[in-house]
Amino acid sequence: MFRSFFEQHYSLKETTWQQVISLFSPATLDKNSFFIREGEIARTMAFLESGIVRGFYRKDNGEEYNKVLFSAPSFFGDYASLISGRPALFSQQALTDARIWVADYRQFTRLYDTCPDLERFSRKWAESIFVQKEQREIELALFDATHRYLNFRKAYPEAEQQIPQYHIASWLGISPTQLSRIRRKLTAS
Amino acid sequence: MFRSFFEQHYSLKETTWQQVISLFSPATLDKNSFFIREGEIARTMAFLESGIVRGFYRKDNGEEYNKVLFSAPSFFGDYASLISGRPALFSQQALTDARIWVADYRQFTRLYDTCPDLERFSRKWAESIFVQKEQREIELALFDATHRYLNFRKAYPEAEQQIPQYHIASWLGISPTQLSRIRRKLTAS
DNA sequence: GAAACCTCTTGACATAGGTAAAGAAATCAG
DNA sequence: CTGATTTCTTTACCTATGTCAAGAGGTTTC
Repeated sequence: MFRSFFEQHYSLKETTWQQVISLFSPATLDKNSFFIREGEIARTMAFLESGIVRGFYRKDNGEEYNKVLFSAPSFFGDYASLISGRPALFSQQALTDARIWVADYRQFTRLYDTCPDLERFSRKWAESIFVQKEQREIELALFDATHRYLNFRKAYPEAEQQIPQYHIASWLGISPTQLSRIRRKLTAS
Repeated sequence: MFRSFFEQHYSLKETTWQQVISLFSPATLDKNSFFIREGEIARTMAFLESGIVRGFYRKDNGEEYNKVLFSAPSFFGDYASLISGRPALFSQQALTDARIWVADYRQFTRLYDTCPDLERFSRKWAESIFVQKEQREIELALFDATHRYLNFRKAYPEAEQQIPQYHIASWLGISPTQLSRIRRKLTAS
């Protein structure tokens, strides 16, 4: 199962793992269905076993910005809402049919008191998603859209075939028009 | 001292706090001096008691991008390098004379084994800096430069007087020229 | 106080990227 | 298979912002 992925930053004791895994139950997310909608308070964390999920923000004018793409295998969920207990600023939606594992976040955090290794795990986990965010920040700040698109193709080689280009464009922070222009230039050369 | 700031996310036991505080020693950072330089491996974390520190990245062409501004009171240090043990991608430099408190990060993390409350503290801390990063990400993605500048003035009301505009422009992700144009438009209206 | 330096503003010009609209191509539903 | 829908490309035009260079104020230094 997803144990090796789960423990990539820190290995849990067997007894802790058993308790953790018992919190997760399998589920499916049909294409276009939502895992969480903006305004809801996140209660569950999830593991994406197959498929692609986007996290997006809807601007005042109705336009959407794809803040994050999750491509299996990956954890997902609105961490900010889980952590803070405040309503989600983002929605998360499946872009393909997806198989997932879902767990209640409160039940998970309740284990911290009896399983210090799980708290350590979560510290390392939080540290690592912070570092990831920092890397995305650098990308957006320092590279132009062409460069980001090439990076995207390396990072998500399969995703490009599976989701519409306008979602990719949105994640890159550009319009579909501009992505099309970039693609034309790249194939021309 | 900085206890109330330190404990804003989670309160430590008295004995833990005593051990933590004993790791910190006072120091000063003169204007323009570096706390850490790109390429070094970060060993220390710090608390900024007064002054302003920037974290910046130097591009291939020598240009600099101010990734983060720390304005007292604030913790700072290259978390990514501390966490990963890898060389820093960024430098951190005082933009004004600064008073700081410095602690060895390894000594700090060594306390986790005997002080589970400190590990919890650090989990919450890591979670909160993740959420902060997410907010900065939203700002850069969704707001235009004028809007970001206005937010900056709210968030760092004193900083604007103390540091050159080109540092602010860099943090906003625009050129000094463009910031100047934005300022002109704002005063005109 | 003059020279040197630093910072900010301004103007001229170039470019990446936005918007809107139309048509082409691909995909889906019956 | 056919019509409807979705997605992608292209064109035309516009705007925010970049680069470069010049100049105006300030500050610092000797």
